[in-house]
Amino acid sequence: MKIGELAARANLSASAIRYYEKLGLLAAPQRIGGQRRYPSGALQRVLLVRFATDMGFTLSEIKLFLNGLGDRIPVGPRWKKLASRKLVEVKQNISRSLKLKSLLQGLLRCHCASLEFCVTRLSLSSNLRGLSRSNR
Amino acid sequence: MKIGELAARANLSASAIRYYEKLGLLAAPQRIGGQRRYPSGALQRVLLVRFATDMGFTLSEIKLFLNGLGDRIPVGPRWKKLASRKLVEVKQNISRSLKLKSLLQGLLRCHCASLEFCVTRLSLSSNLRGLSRSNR
DNA sequence: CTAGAACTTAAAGTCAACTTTAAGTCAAGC
DNA sequence: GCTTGACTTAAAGTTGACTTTAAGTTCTAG
Repeated sequence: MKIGELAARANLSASAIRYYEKLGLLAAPQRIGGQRRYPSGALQRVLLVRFATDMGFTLSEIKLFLNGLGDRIPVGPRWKKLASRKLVEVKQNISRSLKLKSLLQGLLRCHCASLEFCVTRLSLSSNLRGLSRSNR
Repeated sequence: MKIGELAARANLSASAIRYYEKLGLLAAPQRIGGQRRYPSGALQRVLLVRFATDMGFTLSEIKLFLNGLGDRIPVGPRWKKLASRKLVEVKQNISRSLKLKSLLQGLLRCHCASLEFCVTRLSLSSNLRGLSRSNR
């Protein structure tokens, strides 16, 4: 499989595949005439990476549990640890977004002419506690 | 009020304040000996900008409804249009995050040794439809 | 009067996950 | 054999919201 086909099957670009290789997320494959030729297993690997990024893991986190060779902790526990940390992040994101949703709905129901007025009328500043931009 | 005090009161950095000024979100204040002196109203303005960014608006969106001078549409409707569009985004983010949450919980309950196995066992790929990285 | 904290500028750097560019090499079909 | 599309590289660009840097100026306390 050449890089274009792998990219098409994984639904991303060839340059993204090369990027994954450079980051060490994907093994450098055999070359024929300088061009990369992938075994079929490479697709699974790429899809796994895509899956993990969709789950909200960063590429460096993914690299950690894909090939943490010098690491003592086995892959299972290490993965679970990362996943439960990520779960906390996702939960925080959910409660933050729910708060934002009701704030936005309140603003949309409001008939104020100016936003400043709205913000004070709905006492939004108090609702904004803990709504830092840290997890955006 | 000098820039350091304004920054402290708004809980951001002096350089961020200068940045807002450069973007046109904050009026250039009077200067004394080359240094910025802010009227008390400037704090409210900065807080409004912070509020809006916390609501998920980008700084250029905020600039749009703060001083869209050449614009025909009055501020009220323009703001509501932006807000309802943002509400859609927030709702999408919520449903996406809820999906991620249950997926992560499923993975954590799973006793698979390898992640690849997990992913296929839980038929996660089908659960991932519509879970693109577009709105992260 | 002087030390040092706080201010000034423009320009460059940061983060993540890629994409784009430029200039070139290779493969496949006719 | 020639064209064309797919491939190769390294380096720079993208996005958003700032931060950092460097080199200089001003304010303030003692």
